[in-house]
Amino acid sequence: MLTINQIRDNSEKVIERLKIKNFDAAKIIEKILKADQDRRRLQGEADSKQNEMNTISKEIGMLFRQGKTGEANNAKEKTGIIKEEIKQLNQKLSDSILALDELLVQLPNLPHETVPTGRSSEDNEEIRSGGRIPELDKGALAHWDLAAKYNLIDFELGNKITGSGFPVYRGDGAKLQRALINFFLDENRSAGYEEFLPPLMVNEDSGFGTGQLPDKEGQMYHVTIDNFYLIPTAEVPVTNIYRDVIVDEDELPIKNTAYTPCFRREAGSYGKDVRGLNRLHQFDKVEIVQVQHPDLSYNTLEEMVSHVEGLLKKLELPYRIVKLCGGDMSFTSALTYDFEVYSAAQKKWLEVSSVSNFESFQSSRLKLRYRDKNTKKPLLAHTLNGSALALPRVVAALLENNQTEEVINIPKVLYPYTGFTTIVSGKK
RNA sequence: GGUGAGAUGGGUGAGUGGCUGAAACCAUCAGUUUGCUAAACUGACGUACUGGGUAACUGGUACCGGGGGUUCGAAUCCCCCUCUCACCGCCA
Repeated sequence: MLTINQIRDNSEKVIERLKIKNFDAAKIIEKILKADQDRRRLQGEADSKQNEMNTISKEIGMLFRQGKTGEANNAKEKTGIIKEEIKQLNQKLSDSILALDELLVQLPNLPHETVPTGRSSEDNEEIRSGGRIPELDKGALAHWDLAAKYNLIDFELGNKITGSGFPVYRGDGAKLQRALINFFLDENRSAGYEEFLPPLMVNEDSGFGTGQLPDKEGQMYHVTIDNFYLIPTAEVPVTNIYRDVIVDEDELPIKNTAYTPCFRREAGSYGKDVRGLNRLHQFDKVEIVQVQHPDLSYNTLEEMVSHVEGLLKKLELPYRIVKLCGGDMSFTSALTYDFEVYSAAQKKWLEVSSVSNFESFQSSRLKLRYRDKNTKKPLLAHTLNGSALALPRVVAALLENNQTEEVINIPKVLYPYTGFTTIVSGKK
């Protein structure tokens, strides 16, 4: 969330910036500034009243120790009213803090100054593209047909065991999945990321820390009996490692990677978008997360972008990178690059990664700070993350783009991981 | 699931109603001494909110797992919750 200090000092600028996200903040900001004033006033009143009380209490203690019981008891008499006043002031104070927080969490992150204006994905700015879009024969199959033909993924079986959106990978399909996970993790490690294998369920505090709660509550599976949430992305557990942490400036940047399954309810999604692997309730993803000094976070963002681009190049997939416009960006992001691969049989661009700088938006919720080398003061760090990569759509594109009439070719870089170079039908 | 013991600052750990925001030790940082390293000595060393000051700094308030209560006054007493450890039960 934006901090009150950010808003207090630059309220006009905040309103101006949020217009790029098509968010009219003027009214909320006005309320925030008012609530902030209330809070500070009440804080001052409550504090000085409490001070008065503390002073009297100390005197009473002194009197008792000196044996002046009568005077002490006299002093006690006076405390009743003050006590009541403190109680009321504190109640007002906590109400006003609550009111302020409620307003603050409604404000989205400020978009970076390079974010293009726009309403929807139509207005995103293509940064660059790479790879070659293959020319497929007329009879080319979409990945769900290929999955059936080569016995790689069984959607029906997943339906039976759980429900739609929970596919069963089998045979070479399962192996390909494992190969990709290992390939991504190895590449990330080579780039200096530490590997984590975190819990797949998180508590409420973690959900709040990365911004999933309270807004996106309906998007997560909730295990009510223990009040845990199934993670929608490894970002949640991996970023929450640093909740309530102050790191030394020297430790930055912190680079972490993790493979996890991801669980998303995708409430409200339906239609042809969800066919095959395009949109699932459970899918595999390898995530990269960085914690960085504010001055360097945009360099880091570019570094992460080229790292992810490198993965797509190695997989020989046709891709494009787009910078999201204000209207298409997430609530929490300051700047986001989306990566899309071309799935040649569906003739569609599919999003396989989203790399974002959140600046201090997550840190302020997480209370993630670094200690400034010179001033020794704790300051909010910047967090960034991205997929490297999300598997299902990569698999969809790999299958579709590399199909021939008899086989599906595996990209060379995966040979050591799959142990096979082509997928042929009939094989178990 | 049952029983018992715990949860204190970066760490170990003292503290059972007021003089404790918190001893001591370790770690860390700065300085002194010292051919270098080490050792020794001296000093500094939590966070948040808030008032004053350009600032160094300084006044106030809160925080000893979380929440509530008793009391003029709570790390300390009471209640609830969470977590940790040990033993038992169950179990991959």
